[in-house]
Amino acid sequence: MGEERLSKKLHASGHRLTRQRRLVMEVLEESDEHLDAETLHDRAKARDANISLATVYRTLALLKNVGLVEEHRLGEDHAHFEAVQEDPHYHFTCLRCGRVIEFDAPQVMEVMQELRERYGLCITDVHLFLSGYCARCQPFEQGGQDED
Amino acid sequence: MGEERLSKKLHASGHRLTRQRRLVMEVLEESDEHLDAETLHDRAKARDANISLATVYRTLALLKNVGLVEEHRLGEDHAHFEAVQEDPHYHFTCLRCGRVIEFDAPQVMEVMQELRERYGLCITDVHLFLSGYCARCQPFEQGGQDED
DNA sequence: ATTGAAAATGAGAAACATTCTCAAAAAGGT
DNA sequence: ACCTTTTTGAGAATGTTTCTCATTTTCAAT
Repeated sequence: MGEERLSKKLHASGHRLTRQRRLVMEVLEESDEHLDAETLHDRAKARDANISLATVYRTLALLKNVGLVEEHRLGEDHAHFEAVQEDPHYHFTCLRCGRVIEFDAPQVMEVMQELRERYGLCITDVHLFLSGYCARCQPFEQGGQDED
Repeated sequence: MGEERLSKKLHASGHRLTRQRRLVMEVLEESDEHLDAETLHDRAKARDANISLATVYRTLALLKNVGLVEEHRLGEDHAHFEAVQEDPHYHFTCLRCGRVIEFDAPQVMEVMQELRERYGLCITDVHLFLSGYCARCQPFEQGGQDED
């Protein structure tokens, strides 16, 4: 799938295509969840037992720089990563069950346009992040039920 | 100012009003910047040399829980804190000079309403965070100029 | 005001995520 | 295949935030 795009982007930015970088990108693309570095490392180790956590972090930073990966802070103390999608989208996290809902919101584009006009900004990154309780978790609002 | 509100909120949630909690709240209210825990600790120490960093963190967590303080991730590896304001607002950070611009965006309310209707969510928190380059920093886009 | 139980604090240790260091290994142009 | 440069692995180091626990403080009831 993105094999070629990866190779292209890396070479264009003067970086080499390594087994580890291919692997990190693959794991990210195969998962539609938002993985944290450690989970990603675990999954990568299943296919390359020697890949190190440092390499995972380095690769994620690189892939982010070349625009193939996005980093999100979903209310936890660590980052989550996701292969860049076709169209922009934003996130809601349920504080109780941890479910993440992705959604689009064209209004955000308006907001960006207004900011550009009003402050002369050049915007490179947008994060809209909401949290609260999903429909299933509202009757309770706290306690110990986990994901699906 | 918020002395009474602090006392009220704390007692209502079964917590005590201590010298340290008053101090943390004061420092936050006197600053319109978004302080990180260490800066806040430094400023608090100027008035109570013994206040510990652990207490600052504990107090910030508590004040956040009772709705007096907001925590933001402004693209750095540590959190920033702010006394809750009258009306909601969002943030832009300049990646070069670090300037933070606050702005309102009524469109966000629309988005929330749509999400509530569509997914039955109960939303307790909203963060809209943009980054890029402010007007002053656009001619350069990288290098070493600092704040104002 | 005094007391006593429960909550909060200070100091440093611990936990956690992330970055750094550097010798050894791998990539890619020639 | 070779050589130069980049990348990697492993663990040490860093930075932020939380935990531990003995001591102190708060506050409701005396």
